[in-house]
Amino acid sequence: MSIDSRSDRAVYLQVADIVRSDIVKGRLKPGDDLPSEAALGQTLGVGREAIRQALGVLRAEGLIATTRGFGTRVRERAERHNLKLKRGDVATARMPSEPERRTMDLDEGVPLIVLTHADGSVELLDAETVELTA
Amino acid sequence: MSIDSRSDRAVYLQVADIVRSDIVKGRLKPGDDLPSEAALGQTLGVGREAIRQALGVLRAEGLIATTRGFGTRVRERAERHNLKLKRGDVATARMPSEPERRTMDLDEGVPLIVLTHADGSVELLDAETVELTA
DNA sequence: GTACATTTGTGCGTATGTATG
DNA sequence: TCATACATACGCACAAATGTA
Repeated sequence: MSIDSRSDRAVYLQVADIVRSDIVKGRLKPGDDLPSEAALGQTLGVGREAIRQALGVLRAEGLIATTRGFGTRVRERAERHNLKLKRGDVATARMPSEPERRTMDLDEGVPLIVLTHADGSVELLDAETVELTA
Repeated sequence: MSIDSRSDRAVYLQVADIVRSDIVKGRLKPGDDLPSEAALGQTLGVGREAIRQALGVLRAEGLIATTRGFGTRVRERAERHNLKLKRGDVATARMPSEPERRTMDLDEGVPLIVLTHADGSVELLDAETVELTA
């Protein structure tokens, strides 16, 4: 797999495709460190900007998480717990605002479950840790 | 509201806060066009990079959508339809991959609802257009 | 259809700041 | 203390898409 700078698909999306494939196919496993941005750029022969944009795409997909000064690693999947909807409960999903994300200590690319109860009260849940059933 | 480049909060996050506030408070309404990146940069006295990162944050939150060659506008909320979970259905939420997002023609910042039926079949739904009940 | 101005997308270079180990 | 690595921010240039004259 390599980069074609004359392709219709932008270079950074090709980079994202390659790394995503590595994750989905299991060549990179949850908890694994990715190479540094500089190393990735060297390996693939593209600039840092393209690498950073590619990693941004994968962060937004919830596949990786980056720690400043440390590096980027494949995100581990939290265990889900079951949540049984009660009568009158309504559940929707949306992305958190950036301040919400910080407050709830969520990684990028993780949606919220918004649970509105019959009495009008609202709960915000990390979508990655819950599954809903009737 | 203006930008303090010596603040702890990054310039682009301050820009995002300002524009988000304009949207949440209704100064910018669904369907409204935002000023161009250049105009925003002029108005706020910051470079294009900070503007583009700020808009990237708001896109990831599902608040705005950008069309190349045209501009950026406040997203309109689609109407939700109710989906009643059947016995054996399990619903989770996650972000689409970039190829999924293109295939399903979703804006950035819109999660997927993953509906797994009792027989093992899986449905992917635009999270913005559904609400789940028991 | 053509041409044009506007606007965003992409990519690179440079510099400095900050968190981690 | 120090090297490494990512974050932020500015600048520039050109490509590509849009809407309009």
